[in-house]
This record gives sequence, C-alpha cells and structure tokens, in this order.
Amino acid sequence: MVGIVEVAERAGVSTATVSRALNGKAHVSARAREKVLKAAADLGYVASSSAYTLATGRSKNIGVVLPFIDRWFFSAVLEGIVNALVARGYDVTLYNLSGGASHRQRVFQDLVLRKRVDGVLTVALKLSENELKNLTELQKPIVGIGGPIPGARSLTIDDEGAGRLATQHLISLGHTEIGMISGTPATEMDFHQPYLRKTGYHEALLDANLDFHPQWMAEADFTIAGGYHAAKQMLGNPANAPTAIFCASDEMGFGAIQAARDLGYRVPQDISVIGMDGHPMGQFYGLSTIDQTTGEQGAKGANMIIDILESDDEKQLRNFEQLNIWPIDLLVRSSTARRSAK
Amino acid sequence: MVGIVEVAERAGVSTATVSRALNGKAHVSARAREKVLKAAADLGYVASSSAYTLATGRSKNIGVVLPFIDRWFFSAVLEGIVNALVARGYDVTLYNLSGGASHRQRVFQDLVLRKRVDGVLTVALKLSENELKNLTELQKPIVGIGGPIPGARSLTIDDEGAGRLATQHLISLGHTEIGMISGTPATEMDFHQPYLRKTGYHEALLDANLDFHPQWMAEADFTIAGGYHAAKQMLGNPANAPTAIFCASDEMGFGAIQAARDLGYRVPQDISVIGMDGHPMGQFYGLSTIDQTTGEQGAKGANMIIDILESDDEKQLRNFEQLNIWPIDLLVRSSTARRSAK
DNA sequence: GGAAAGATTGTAAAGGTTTACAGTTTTAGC
DNA sequence: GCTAAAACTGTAAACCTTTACAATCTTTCC
Repeated sequence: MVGIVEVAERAGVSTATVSRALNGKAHVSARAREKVLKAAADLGYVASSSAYTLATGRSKNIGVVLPFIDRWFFSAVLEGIVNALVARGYDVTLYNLSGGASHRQRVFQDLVLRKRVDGVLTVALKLSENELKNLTELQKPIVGIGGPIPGARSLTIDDEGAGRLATQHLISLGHTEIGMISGTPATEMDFHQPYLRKTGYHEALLDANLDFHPQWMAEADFTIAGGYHAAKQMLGNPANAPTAIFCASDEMGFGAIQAARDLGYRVPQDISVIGMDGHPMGQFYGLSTIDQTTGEQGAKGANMIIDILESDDEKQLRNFEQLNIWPIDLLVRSSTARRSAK
Repeated sequence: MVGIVEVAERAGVSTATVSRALNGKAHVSARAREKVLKAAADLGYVASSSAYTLATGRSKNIGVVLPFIDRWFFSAVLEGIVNALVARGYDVTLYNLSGGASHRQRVFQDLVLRKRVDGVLTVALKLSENELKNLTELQKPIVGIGGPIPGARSLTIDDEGAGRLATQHLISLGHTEIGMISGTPATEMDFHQPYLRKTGYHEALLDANLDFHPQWMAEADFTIAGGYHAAKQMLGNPANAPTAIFCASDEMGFGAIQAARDLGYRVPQDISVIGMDGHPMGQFYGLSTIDQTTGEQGAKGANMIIDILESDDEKQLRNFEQLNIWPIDLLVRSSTARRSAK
C-alpha cells in the first residue's frame, strides 16, 4: 500500500510537505510542490479519505434525504444536487425514506448521525420534532429543499403562491367552476407541498368570490394513474363537473388530460387542465404548468450548503432559520384556454 | 465529544470490550454487554465511521455509478439499490456521469478511487478500457447491473433475447413490416443495451425470413419526445410505413403511441407498438412491453455485492468474470394486436 | 555584509476506532 | 478441590492523515 510516507520518501521531503502540497496549501516552494506531485503521480498515490476525515473532522460528504427516488421531481432534484456537489469536490450519500416508518427512524438515528456527513440536505420533507432534534443536535448545517424546515435554512418555492397563481390563471380565463387534485393525507405526512398548494387554491377562489364545491376537491398520490382516476371521477359525475382542473403535480395533470379525453372531452376546448412542477413531458402533452426549474433548485440548495461549510464565519455553522424563496414561472401551453359556453 | 473511552469509563470496562459489545462480537459476557449498551445509550454515543474505516479498512459504503439519475429506468434501479443496501447496513455514495467527458474522467480517477467505498455498482454502463482498469486495480468487487462488464460480475437481462422476443411477438401477430426505434450513437457510447436490442430485432426478422427496410430503423434518445418524433417520421412517410414498431424503451413507446394517434392511426388496430422496460406508466397507456422488474434488479445487484464483501472466501473478492442473467417477461397489453388487412 | 522578517520545512502529536496478544477469570470434568 | 480448557477482558499497537509548533533557510533592506 502506498501511503503519504512513501510519497514523502520518493520526493525527498517530509510528510507534512506532501500533505501541504497535495492539498494546495500555502508554504510550499514551487520546487517541492513539483517533486511531490511527480512522486504522487508516479506512485499512483490516493489519499485515504477516512484518515483525512479523522484528522480534519470533515468528510467532504453531504447526506441527502428524500422520500422517494423513483419519482420525477425527486430524481430531478437529486441529479441537480449530485452534479453541483461533485463539481465542488463533495460526495453524496443517499438516504431514502420510502421503506416505511421503522426504516425512517433508522435512517435518522443511525445513519445520518454517524458523523459521516458534513451536512444534510433534505428534499420535500416534513420532519417530526424528534427528527429535527436529532438533526440539529449534530451541529451541522441543514438545508431543506422544497418546503420550509423550521429552525433550519430552507430553499423552497412559495407553494401557496404557486397554487394561487395556477388557480388565478384559470379564473382569468373565465372559469368559475374549478376543481383541484391534491395529495392524499398519507403524502402530507411526508411533505407539506400538497397542503400549501391547496391553501393557495382556496385563497384564489375566495378572492374571486367563487363558489367552492366539495366535489371539486379530489385527492391522489401524485402519480399519473392517481390523477387519471381522480379526474375521471370528478368529470364523470354529471351533476357538478368543473370546467377546469388544477393538479398539484404535472404527473397528475397528464393523468387528468387522459381521463378527460377518454370521457370525450376536448382539452382545452371543453376542459382546461393546469399542472405543476415543470416535468419535461409537459411540453409533449402541451400541459400548462407552474415551472419550478427543479434541477437548478437542487443545484442551488447544494451550493447553499457548501457555502455555509466553507465560510470562515463560525456563526454560519449554527443553524439559524432562513427562508429562501425560489422563483416560479407560469408556463402557459395548450391545455388551458378560455372557458367556452357550455 | 463522547468517544469510546467515555463509554468504557462509564461502563467500567476497557475500550476493547466496548468495541466488541457494540459490534455484536463474541467473547463478551452478557453482564458486560449490558453495561456497555446502557452506558452507550446514556451518553448518546455514536461511533465515528471514519475511525472505524481507518481501523478496519471497510467503509460500509458502496459507490453507485450511473449515466443519468433523472430518467425512470435509472432512478428505479437506484431506488432498489439504496433500499437493499440500507437494509444491510450499507451506505450509498452516488456518482453521476451526465456531466460530460471530463467530469466522467474525474469521477473515475478521483472519487471512486478515494478508498471511500468497499465496492462499486455500475448501472447500464459501458466502460472504457482505462476506466475498467482503474476500477479493477482497486481490488474491490465490482458488479455491473444492466449490461455485462467484461472482467467483472454482471447482472443483466439478455438484451438481445429481449429484442428478439419483442419482435417475435409482433411477428406472431402476423406483422411483416416491423419498425424499430433504437438508441442514438451517442447513447451507445454510454451503454450497450440499444445495440444488443437492435441485434435481437434483426435476428428475429432474419429467422422469420422477413424483409428489412432501412426506413424502419430509427434512432432516438430514449425519451418520450424522441420516440414521438422518430415514430412520426417513420409512420408519416407514405411509402413504406410499418404496421408495427418495437421501441427500445417504454418512454419511446409512449411517444410512438402518441405520434401514431396524432397521425390518425388507431392503436392497436392500425399499428401495434411494443416497448421495453416495464415503466409504471405502461399500464396506464396499455403499452405491451418486456418487463424487467427494474427495482428488484437493483436490489439483487446490491445484494450480490454485499454477499461478496461479507463472504469469508478470499477468492470471492477477486474480480472474476461472471454473468448473471435476470429473467424478463413479455407483458402483453392493449397496444399490440393482429395485423389487420391494410 | 548583517539583521530582521518572511517563507519554507520537519517533527511529532492528535484524531477514534479495532484487534492481536497476553493475561485473567470462569467452567467443567473427575 | 484440582486441573485443564474455555471464556472473557485489558493493553497497546496499528490504521493514515493533518497541523501546531519549532527550526531552518531565503530574501530584503540598510
């Protein structure tokens, strides 16, 4: 095994100099640095990250905790995070919460705590009091993407505002009977977005003095199939079918469009549908949506946490609460149009 | 900071005993074990993973390298991997190759090599000679999921057989003019699946003595949009439109169905479409496909590598070549049907 | 040319665990 | 109750870096 002492011998310097040279620190002459670099290359030396971590207390590793990997929004955020972190020389360790409650507890207690990470990035997660306590006790920076985390830094869109904007878009097109497909109570356990988006929807209706009919509110699990079934139910009922639907995710929007078509509705002539997120397939479906540039949001969150870690300011490391609002965009495509006479 | 010595003091034993007790090793009396467990719990002790790694040479961490995170197949494999690894007490460090060639080189040279992982799992990757050399020099187990890796263990479906099976399904329904939408040369740089599936398609045609028309072969980038454009091109040309299309991924299949419909074809009456992978949306679209139970495949690959790591057999650790074929299933839904008279 | 300041280098301790080996206690068998 | 074997326990070395501090060398300025 070739360690730092072998490199030092070959370069004819001490291990301290090797370390300094390899880590690009000051106080190394150009000549020494060159010798070290050459020796290291010759020997194919790679520093042991565990020894580095033990000595410095930094692992150059960020833990990312998400409720799903398998769904577009999360994988898109993750891709943004990973690329940004790798670009800055950090690794990503992944923790997935989809394995049930006991698994979830294990992640928070055992794994994240194992001093293995310099910081934690959570994605669209609502943390229990206990979990948050576990995390903050680490005294390591936490950044929550997609939903505010009390007591920690967060990067999130204004979900309530987004719900309002989507609904207002439909209102501005003359719709007065507007349905919404939101999340199931189960999903709300995990993240707060569904609730906030629903609140925005309600507010917009209220502001516009519009009626709200319980039948216009459906719940689904954020998947295409879920959106399909919910929309079919809502539109199939002859009594009070809405003329427009706001779906809390683009996937559910795709399902809703399909359901509408299967029922013989034309989109957008007979029914308008707006989704939310900015799924790449949206363009394909012509789905109007609220775009939240998901990947970039992940990258931004990743950079935020590294900035904290690499700042000299000690205070930075303490987890004070801070809310960063990520901008959103109303993206009007061909699934929304003026309400036509019934 | 509470370390192992604090626990030892509180429990009234030596650090060696603490270590043994906490790691569930033999040669610890029940009484001592209990005292240690209590002391550790009281103090909220968590072992430092870097010290553990430094002392044992094992990191309990597996590196996963994939070309994309953002696409369904990869995120599904990843979810399977992560859940399986966490269940066995391992962490996952993620390396994404979507950032371009220099980034790719960096991943292989700097990161994967950093002795940070006990083993490497690659997903649907074609490795260059150099990359493979880098990896095997690590003397750590490598398992490739989705495509054979020469010189390493692989878990993969028989892509060629899958292509043949999909094509034969269409042939058995009476189709004689069968198109295929495969990968672009760019994607083939990264993984070999497109090529193998294409080969299977050709073989099936040959076996059945069917004509092959160059116009029936299109290339796309494995996305819905790509499949849409390719299918539209293929079907829109009045001269030689096929009556059935085999798409090398389900996403492209979705796009192809949509393109066919937009052109006024009825699916499956006028045109049959079969995809490949087992995307959850397939059921929704009624897309016939070759199912490869993606998530479970990831889990299986993950367990393979842990089995190697935890086997006592020294020889196991050496990377001998081994090919494990993962079973596939023809899943016939409503997008394929007998050829009708033109 | 010499002194002071600054840059470079080396020595050695520290970081927190595991584990080989040696030493001690307990158990079992007679 | 004694002995041999088995089970348990402790000491200390090893794992491989980084970095504080001290020591040395180089430069600059009079």
